[in-house]
Amino acid sequence: MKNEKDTKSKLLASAKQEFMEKGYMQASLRNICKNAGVTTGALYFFFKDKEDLFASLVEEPLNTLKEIMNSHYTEEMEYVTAIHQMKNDFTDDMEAVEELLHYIYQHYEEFQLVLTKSQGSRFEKSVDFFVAVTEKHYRLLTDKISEIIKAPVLNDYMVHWISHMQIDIFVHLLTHERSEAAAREHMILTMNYLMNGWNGFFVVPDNNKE
Amino acid sequence: MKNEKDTKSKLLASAKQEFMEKGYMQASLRNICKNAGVTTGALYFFFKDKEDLFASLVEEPLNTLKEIMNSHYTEEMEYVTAIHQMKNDFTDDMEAVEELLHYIYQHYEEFQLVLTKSQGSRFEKSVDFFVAVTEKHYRLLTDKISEIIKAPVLNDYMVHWISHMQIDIFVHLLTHERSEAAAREHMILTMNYLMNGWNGFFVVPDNNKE
Amino acid sequence: MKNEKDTKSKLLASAKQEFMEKGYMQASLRNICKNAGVTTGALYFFFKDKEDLFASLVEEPLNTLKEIMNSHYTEEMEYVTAIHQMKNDFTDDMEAVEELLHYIYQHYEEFQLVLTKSQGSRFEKSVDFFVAVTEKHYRLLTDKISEIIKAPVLNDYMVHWISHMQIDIFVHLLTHERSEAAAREHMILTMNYLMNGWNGFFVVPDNNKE
Amino acid sequence: MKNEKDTKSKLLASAKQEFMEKGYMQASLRNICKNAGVTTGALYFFFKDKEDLFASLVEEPLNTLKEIMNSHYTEEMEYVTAIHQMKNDFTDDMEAVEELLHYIYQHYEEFQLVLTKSQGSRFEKSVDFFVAVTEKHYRLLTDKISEIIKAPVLNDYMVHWISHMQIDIFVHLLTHERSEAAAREHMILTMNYLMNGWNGFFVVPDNNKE
DNA sequence: GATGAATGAGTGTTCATTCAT
DNA sequence: AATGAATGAACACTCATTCAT
Repeated sequence: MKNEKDTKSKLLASAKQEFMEKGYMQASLRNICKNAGVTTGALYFFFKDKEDLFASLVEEPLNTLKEIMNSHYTEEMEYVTAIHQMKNDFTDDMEAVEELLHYIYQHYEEFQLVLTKSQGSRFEKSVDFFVAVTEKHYRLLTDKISEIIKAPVLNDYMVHWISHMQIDIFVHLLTHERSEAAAREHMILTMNYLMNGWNGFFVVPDNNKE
Repeated sequence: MKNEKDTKSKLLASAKQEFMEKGYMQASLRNICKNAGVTTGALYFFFKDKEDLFASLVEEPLNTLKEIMNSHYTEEMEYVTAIHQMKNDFTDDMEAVEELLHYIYQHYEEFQLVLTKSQGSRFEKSVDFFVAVTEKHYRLLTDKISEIIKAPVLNDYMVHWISHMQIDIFVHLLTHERSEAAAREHMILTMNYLMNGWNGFFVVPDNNKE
Repeated sequence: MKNEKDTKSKLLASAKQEFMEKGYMQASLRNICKNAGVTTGALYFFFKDKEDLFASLVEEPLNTLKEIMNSHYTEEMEYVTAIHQMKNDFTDDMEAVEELLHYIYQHYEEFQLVLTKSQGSRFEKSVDFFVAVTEKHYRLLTDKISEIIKAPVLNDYMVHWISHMQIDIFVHLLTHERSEAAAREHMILTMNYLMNGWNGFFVVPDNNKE
Repeated sequence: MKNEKDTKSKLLASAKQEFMEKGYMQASLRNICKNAGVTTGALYFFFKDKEDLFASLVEEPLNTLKEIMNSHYTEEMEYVTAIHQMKNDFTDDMEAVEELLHYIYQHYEEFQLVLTKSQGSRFEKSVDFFVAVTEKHYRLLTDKISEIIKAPVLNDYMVHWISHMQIDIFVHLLTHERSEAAAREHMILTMNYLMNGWNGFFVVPDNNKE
């Protein structure tokens, strides 16, 4: 009974290391088993195939993150719709972002796997998924705002790109900064930077011509 | 004689397609040859090995791009150093960026290969290379500007991230927009967006409080 | 369970045959597997690579032979040093040589492999190794004898050549005489022959001028 | 016309080097051509195939050596038959051997090729051939001598081994001593050594007890 | 005389996966 | 629950050789 968990978790640990080092495609099941001190057959007792092994590492945190993100976006849309007014207090936003960041950093390696080492598996489009979700949100949001301020909307590409950038910030931190505290500070600065860009699109048109 | 160019270019075309579809690592030389209607030996008459085949597709445009970028950065630094004043006319910048964009779009597929399909080859760090060059440039530039306006500099992470963003814009266009004309318009908007962020860091402190 | 030994020993038998026929370099693993009635993958379950397969056949007997030889030489040197006198009874020598011969003939094919079919593997210098060990021994021995009989020593080339010849006798038997009994008789004659040559060098100087 | 010879001799020189370094089997025609600065097609204009290329290097000296050896053996047999008496003057022998040695050293590399690097070609049995010729000679010679001195003959193995030894002396020199002068001195010593052994078999029974 | 192009079978090796025990 | 054995297709790459030009 203790062996059972042992073998499975030894395999998961070994797999995590191997996937981290070589990425999904280049990872060798042979190697994973060898480093776990276990035979190939054992692996196939616990996992259906290579992809299932990878999924066992990343699927749960990934789904949780999706939910966190969804609920955050839902909330924001409700807020904007309710007050029918543009936000100028971003405190809530920052809180939401920090919650995301915190969750990601609690599963640091898993998210690195899913976001940067999953090429070849069914998770290879995960970043695209998050971008797509974010894009849908921003599409709604900007339309709402445009309606409110009676100014032209961002075009589709810009909405997409801004969403991409938003997600990319997380990916970039994940690959460049191991400390959560440091990551949060970087995040604040980049968000600030992007806020300036964002605001520029809605209110600052005159700004340039000064 | 007519076969000469034929076979080699058939191989290059077939290789381009295969690398595009599967990426460097997963591409099969067998497959490339089969699709080119040629035996494996023929490939090895024209190319030293798999990497040489890939390099034959991307190396030249890549090097040219490096040169274009370098000369652009050199010019900009000379300008800023000379006038000892912050630029507020970005016309030259836009021209330079458009030159880059134009070159990239003339070798659309090659740059997609080198920037997004080169994992496993010696070109896998090409994006990082461009980011590093840009980062070095921005480091110098922001130091210069800080000195001029007597305001604090951007920290290292921000300089790195902005550089990353700058390069990522090109990579993103390359993977999302086939038309050069459309890409140019997207580019202008994104640059504008980032410019707002950038300016916010140097002069906007007062701006925000208006 | 019964298959376990079967496949591995079928592979070893098939490998022995193939290496015997074609030598290490020219031997084909595909062929070895085919003749063993097994797939290539099976071979790589039991052996790391081609060299490991070859080593599995020859390494152990080779090392044992090295030890036998070393202990024989050590003994002989101790004897000569102790009695400070030239041997004129070669009974012990013959016994030692016969022990060697016996061991070699118990692993007849393995030694043929290592001594005459190992070109291209890490065992290709095995003959040289035995010659070198023998040479070192004879160098010491002749120096000792020269000191005792106060006559000039053999020069380096002769010591090397005699050592080479000594080893070559075994190699020659191995490739020309399958029966151990016959080999022993040949060995006695050749040793006798060489003894005459050897003695000629130490005591017979006057002999020639008669 | 000068190019003609040029190309062919460049190829031969390059081939000699390659065969020397890697042996017949492992030598690469590709490589030979590349080092000669010539294409593969050119090689096949001058030489039928790999073996023909090798033969072009070694066949002539090899045949000449066979003739020299034959005529030497024929002479010796005629002498022994004529005088019906055992030789005790080996001056002629030494002269013959030195002639052989001289010829070999004038074609040093070619004989190294044929005697030690020809495995895989039709010349791989050249050493065996020389041994066989020598063996046949010694068989006749010892029979003759036995008849004269009325003592028992050497057995077949010994005749073979002595012949092998005789030839091996040349092969050994060829691989261990580049200078002809030095080789000759070594040769004299080794011949002396073997002579003692040889004489021991016919007349020395008494000799030892003097 | 010699080139440049091409063949096609061959090499050792690795892979994810399966399955009887 | 896990092992040890085995599969068979795939991999990048090398080879001696051929031949139209």
